[in-house]
Amino acid sequence: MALEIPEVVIDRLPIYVRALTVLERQGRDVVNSQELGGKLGVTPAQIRKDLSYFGRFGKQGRGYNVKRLLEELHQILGITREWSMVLVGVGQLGRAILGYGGFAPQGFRIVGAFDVDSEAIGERVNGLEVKSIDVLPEEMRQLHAQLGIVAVPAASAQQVIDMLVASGVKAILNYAPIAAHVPPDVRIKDIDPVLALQSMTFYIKDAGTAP
Amino acid sequence: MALEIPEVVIDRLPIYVRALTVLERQGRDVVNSQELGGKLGVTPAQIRKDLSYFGRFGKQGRGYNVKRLLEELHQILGITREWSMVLVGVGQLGRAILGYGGFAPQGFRIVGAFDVDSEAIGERVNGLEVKSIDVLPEEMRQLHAQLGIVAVPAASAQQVIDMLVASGVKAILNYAPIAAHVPPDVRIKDIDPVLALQSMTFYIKDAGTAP
DNA sequence: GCTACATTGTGCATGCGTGCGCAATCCAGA
DNA sequence: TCTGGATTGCGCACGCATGCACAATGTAGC
Repeated sequence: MALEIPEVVIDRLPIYVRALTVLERQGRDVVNSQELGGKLGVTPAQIRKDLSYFGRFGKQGRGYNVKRLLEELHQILGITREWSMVLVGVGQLGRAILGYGGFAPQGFRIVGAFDVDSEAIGERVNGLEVKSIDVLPEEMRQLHAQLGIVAVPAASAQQVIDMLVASGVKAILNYAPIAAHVPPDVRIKDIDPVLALQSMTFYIKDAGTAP
Repeated sequence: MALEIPEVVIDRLPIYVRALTVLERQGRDVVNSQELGGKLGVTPAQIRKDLSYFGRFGKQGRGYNVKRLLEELHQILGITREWSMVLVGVGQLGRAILGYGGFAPQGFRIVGAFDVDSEAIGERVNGLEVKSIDVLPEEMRQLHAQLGIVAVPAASAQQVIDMLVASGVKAILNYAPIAAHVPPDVRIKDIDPVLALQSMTFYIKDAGTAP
């Protein structure tokens, strides 16, 4: 009954989590939608509406209990548990991803790393042995990773994504600069800083020329 | 007169550019909205509507001239010229950004790197000398960078962003996990893989448990 | 040069997300 | 226990993005 929740709403929940985590760490017990909205650049009404899709977590006249709301959002997003991820592509970008310290504290763990390059295969990066892409399917049976990270060149990205999907991965974080095709039951999100830059230059392209 | 163009439209233009660039490299002369849409997961009508905000670039009965449309989009987005960027934060992430080969081919050049850490200051990374954040304002007068990249810890990100804005930067690519505040004439885009992961787990959190 | 066909450009309707406004409700203090 | 003040939850209306459908128009082939 509750699965007509707009995707934009789901995309906002993690930023609520992020802000609430800071508040919790600061020892704050309660926060209202106005203050939270101010921090995030979101209207208070938006926040209340978003949360109302999932239940009634606030108290009139007071606001939201930080700890309680945080727990609810963790539950909703499915981030109470740990998630296992496999990385494909251990080039410069892939190594940076393996070294990135931001995943683990949020419960996302990279449990496998794969590449085609025979130079990289066998190497240990961040305590993880890089394996051949050829053994991905069989390795996946042991690893049970639900998430995949793609950090290969554009030319081979779709092929790699197909392999991940065939191996049972249900969500993909794609760093390759392509618009990939996946089955409807598989989620994919793209990370492409160049696209972000190119859309921003539109707005600033004729600033600074005139005095 | 034409500045009521929805931001979503602007955000789509770079992916059109990306797809058209591939087609051009393949030697394709003409493409129609249906084929382009198929590649990108966008409806043909959407593409035609988006482009119609800026002019009439197609030919009925034929489609769009790849080279011509690509040039038009470059013009529209302001990516005919080179853009200079400064990076703040030369930690693990910052070094990866400096080493990333995807910016230069698209005309985005990092011309300055700054940090607070005295260990990093003076070091050369990718042919660029890391300077103290303290000299950012004066260095900026020489560099004339219009774009800033923020790769510092969350705790100092807002402060760094304020400095960049004060130094004349008009657009910021923010890798720090915060919702930053900037003046209305400054653009900012966030890159946060954790947010992407957390929104995807919502959809897959109870898949795979049932047989 | 004419005809048949394909594809664009766009007015219009649909649907969806956003934000307003208020009633419901909870807390704090006396 | 009662009253004043504050904030949530939500119905509703507005506005905007999306996609349809068709007229306009260009192309290719004969």
